[in-house]
Amino acid sequence: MSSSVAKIAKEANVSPATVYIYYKNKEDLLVSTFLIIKQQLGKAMLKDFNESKPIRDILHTVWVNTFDFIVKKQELVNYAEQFENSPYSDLVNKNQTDKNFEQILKIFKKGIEQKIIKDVSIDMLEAFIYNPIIVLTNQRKNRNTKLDNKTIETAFQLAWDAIKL
Amino acid sequence: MSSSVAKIAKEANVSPATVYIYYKNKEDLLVSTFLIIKQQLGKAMLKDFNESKPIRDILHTVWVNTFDFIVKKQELVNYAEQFENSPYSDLVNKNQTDKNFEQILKIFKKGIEQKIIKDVSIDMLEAFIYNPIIVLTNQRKNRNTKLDNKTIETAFQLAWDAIKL
Amino acid sequence: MSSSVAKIAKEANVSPATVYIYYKNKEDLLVSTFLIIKQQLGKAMLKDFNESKPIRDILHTVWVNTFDFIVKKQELVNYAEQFENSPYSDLVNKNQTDKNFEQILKIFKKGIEQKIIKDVSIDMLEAFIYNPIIVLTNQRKNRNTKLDNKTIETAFQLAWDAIKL
Amino acid sequence: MSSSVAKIAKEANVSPATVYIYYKNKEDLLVSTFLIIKQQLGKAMLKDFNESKPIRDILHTVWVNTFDFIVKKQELVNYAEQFENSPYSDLVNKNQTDKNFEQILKIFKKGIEQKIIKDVSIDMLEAFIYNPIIVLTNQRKNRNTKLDNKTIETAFQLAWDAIKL
DNA sequence: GATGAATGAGCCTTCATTCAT
DNA sequence: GATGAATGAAGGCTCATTCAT
Repeated sequence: MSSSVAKIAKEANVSPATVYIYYKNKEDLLVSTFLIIKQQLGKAMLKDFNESKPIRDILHTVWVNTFDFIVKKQELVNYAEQFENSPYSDLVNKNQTDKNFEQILKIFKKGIEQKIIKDVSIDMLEAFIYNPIIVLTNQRKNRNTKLDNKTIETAFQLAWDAIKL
Repeated sequence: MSSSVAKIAKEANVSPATVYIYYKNKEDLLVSTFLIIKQQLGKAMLKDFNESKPIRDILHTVWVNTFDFIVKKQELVNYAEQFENSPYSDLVNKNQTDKNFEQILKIFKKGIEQKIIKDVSIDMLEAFIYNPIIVLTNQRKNRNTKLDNKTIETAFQLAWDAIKL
Repeated sequence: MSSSVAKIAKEANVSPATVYIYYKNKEDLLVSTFLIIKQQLGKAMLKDFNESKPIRDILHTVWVNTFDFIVKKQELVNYAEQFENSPYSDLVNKNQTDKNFEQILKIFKKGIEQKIIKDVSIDMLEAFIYNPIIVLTNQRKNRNTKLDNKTIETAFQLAWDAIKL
Repeated sequence: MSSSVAKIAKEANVSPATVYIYYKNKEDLLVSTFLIIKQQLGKAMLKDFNESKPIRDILHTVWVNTFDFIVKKQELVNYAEQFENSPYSDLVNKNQTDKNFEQILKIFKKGIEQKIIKDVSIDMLEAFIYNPIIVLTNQRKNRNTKLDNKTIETAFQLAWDAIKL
């Protein structure tokens, strides 16, 4: 976002002009990269996905997968977060990214139907499930809490307590 | 962040050069502004603060105050959020802003001692208390959930369920 | 047109950035300059203008004035001609420049009414009166014919023979 | 001139690199193209050329041929004109193009000898014979006068009146 | 204090040209 | 011959910052 095309190109060991062979302009570069990261995240979250398990277990697996992805691919996630907080994010149709998380949405809806999860909007569930992960893994916002397994489990406990009926 | 000094100066009806009489450079201007907003937020959160009330009630009051401030001063909060997600935020010592929220921190600690709140790090409590507010009020991240009183109360219920023992 | 803003700025002994204080963009710079030149030309052509003289004499005076201006201000005229042959000229409303030559147009119309000048379109009159001057003074198109007084008088003779009835 | 090599290559359905097999560089490409157009024009002007006819008739035929060519091959003529008004034209030796019009030059000289045409320089004759055609057919300089047969005949009348003795 | 004017540095982008295949 | 991929150089433009007044 704030990085210049020249810097991005340098990091990739190519000339700035080369970037414009593969992307129409800076906007295109940033958006395309963001979409790919979101896709990767969606895929990673669904690792060991087993719809037949109890909802709490499914969400727990997704939770752990998400932490895993974010820790291993911190740079990508940092980028995605910055992108979402920049004006460029207006260029992305939310549907484009939502489709990567459809299956997880379904679980939420099922949980609500079965009176396991509170009957609140998806946005709100996200605010208490997905977003705390982002915050806890964000090096700018969290400088003290170490991300060991125990912490991750504790965090899941809070998240689950928040949304469970 | 992305706004130019010229535009900022114009909005204040002064010459760009004048800005440099009051601030050392753009960085200084941005940081100072951020600190002031954080201070205002801290003050607003403490409206009707009454340490003698039950912890849940105190946090509820803080919660409502926070929503109130964010809705009424959206521009300021937008700025603060953008700032925190920009490289400029590295220039701010976290202690500088934390002092605006000391009293609230104390409540958390008291709640933990009294076994009312889960014994987790402050960062984690923040991730489930403060951050959901930010997300729900963020127009980019939340486009569907309306912020009426009922929603705010529901959200508090989730937050409280997350952190309470 | 083909000259870069940097080169233009250098010729004026200023930084390229300075240009943008006075002109909105390159387009604005080029168009504004062109309009000023056209205005100067229009004014120069009307020197010693005396509507009461015979039409041939009036046009002769205009003719000489025009040659004079073009020879003395060759650079400006070169610029104007290049401008008119560039895509930038589409940005200029023809009415904007025509008003500089209104009085001369009137003479043409009067000449036609009085059956002194052939009854043809203004465009065609221009093609035989104004344009030959441009061609003869253009260093690229005319390398052999010297522009002494005798030549100028001869050229006027041809021009007049072309348009007179 | 302002078109990029990439675009020119695309229009010819070849790779930009291929252009450099046939032409040394862009300059070479532009100049070569210009010379070919001038050659075509020269050839077209001489259609039905019959040296034994009266001079006025010969020039009339040339005149009509020229209009014909310009109208039918507007794109080529536009290109040639743009080229002649660009710095690239300095790279063309005038003799290179003049040879395409030698026979017409001869007619002029003969007309002068026979005291049918005014004894003025070839440049000046061109300024009143060839150039008005260019101006009248130029869409930027002439927006009102329609180029029907009658107009073309009228224009020839002016041109002939200009140069005839 | 305040500011109008000026600018060096940097940004996004295009383009003529090269070269390995 | 032909080309896809790559790039150095340059172009138009913006901006944080300075400084004489």
